[in-house]
Amino acid sequence: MKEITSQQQRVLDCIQIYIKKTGFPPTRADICRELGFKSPNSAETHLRALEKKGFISIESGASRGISVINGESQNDSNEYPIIGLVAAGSPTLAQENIEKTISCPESFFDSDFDYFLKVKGLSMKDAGIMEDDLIAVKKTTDVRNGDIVIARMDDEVTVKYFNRKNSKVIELEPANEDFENIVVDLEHEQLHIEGKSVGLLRRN
Amino acid sequence: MKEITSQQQRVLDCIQIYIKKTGFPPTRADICRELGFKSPNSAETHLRALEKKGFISIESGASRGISVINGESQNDSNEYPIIGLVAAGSPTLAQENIEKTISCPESFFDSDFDYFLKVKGLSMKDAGIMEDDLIAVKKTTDVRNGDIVIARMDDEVTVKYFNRKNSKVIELEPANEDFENIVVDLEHEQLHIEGKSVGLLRRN
DNA sequence: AAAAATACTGAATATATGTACAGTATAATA
DNA sequence: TATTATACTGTACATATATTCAGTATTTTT
Repeated sequence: MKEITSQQQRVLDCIQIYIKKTGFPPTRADICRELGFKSPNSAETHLRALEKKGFISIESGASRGISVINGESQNDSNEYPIIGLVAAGSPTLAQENIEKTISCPESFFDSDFDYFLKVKGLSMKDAGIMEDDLIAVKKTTDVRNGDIVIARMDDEVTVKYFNRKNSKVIELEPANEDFENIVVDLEHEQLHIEGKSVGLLRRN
Repeated sequence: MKEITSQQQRVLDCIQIYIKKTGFPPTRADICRELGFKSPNSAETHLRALEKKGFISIESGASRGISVINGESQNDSNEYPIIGLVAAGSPTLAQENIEKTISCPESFFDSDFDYFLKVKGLSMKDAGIMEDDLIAVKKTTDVRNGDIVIARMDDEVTVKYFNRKNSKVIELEPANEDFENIVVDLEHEQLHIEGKSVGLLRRN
């Protein structure tokens, strides 16, 4: 296996993190979005280079037909990505927000989980969630009132208490007096539940 | 999670096997090919049923945007004991104080550590340390002002901010208005530093 | 010094793919 | 009994996506 360049490594990391988070590989356009390229061909050429060097395989003609060839611990690796919570901008996967990954047992929290989310701000301070804490996020839309959820409205991602008022209205409640409740009318606004918190990790 | 029908189970199996084999999820047409359906809508309706029942999630508009909600299990690495913070008695490794153990990598926190301490009370609430949180404790007496320490006076163990006033006086400061500072005069009282916090773990 | 690899932008296009619509039929449920 | 869920076939179409072609520029290798 030939040497990998730093840019190619970024692309490879991007692919692996994308798969870990979404469950399926990225398109050329997805890679461009994550890494800031402006032409799909930028991703294409990197992919071909990575294929040539044996890091990935590409199924010709198939959409998202990228498969990472990993000799190490490819299947159930215990590596979980840390994803930065950005107040605005592209939803949570921007490459520059990804710190690194954490190796950790799958049964580490009571429920299994998918990735760590790095917290910005103090809107959940009274729930004991502080800046730079890592929330263990389980990807699910099955959330209940009182759950701490990771919610996305347009391109803004927030962590809040989930509270369904009725079939049309959901309230996202902070745990900090200085912040206001967010009321979402599902008939006029879109709310996407990315997942819920199943644990927290803080490293001093 | 509702009951799954046998046909839906076949589709779910098909998806998982396809991912395992190729590294990416199948299209509707792929599922039809695998299971012998003749219309992509056969796959579509099954997918929607599986989504509705919570077995998969589907990213709208994205090709191969299927993600199986689930998780296998396996783990390795070291065992760390969880020790209850008891009002009387020091947090020793005495068998009777050990509630259970957690498997976790050695380099999990920035510093290495020795055991988990289960928190009682809310005296450190404003530091984001809540009841039943697990503090990763490194056994050491080398602590500095501002460190969160595990301190023992007589038989009482507490978690507080460490603040040395001078050679004879140490203040133990809670992070909660409802609690008072503890001033320790080393000439008249004994203070034993059991260790310091190097991280925190919370399991919802 | 020439060739090849790397690292991109930008535009164009064939096709791969999700998804809606129109049907048919049977079993389960209220 | 009416309604809903399950389980399909078949057609159609907008768009998501891979992929090619034409460039530019820098670095590395031969």
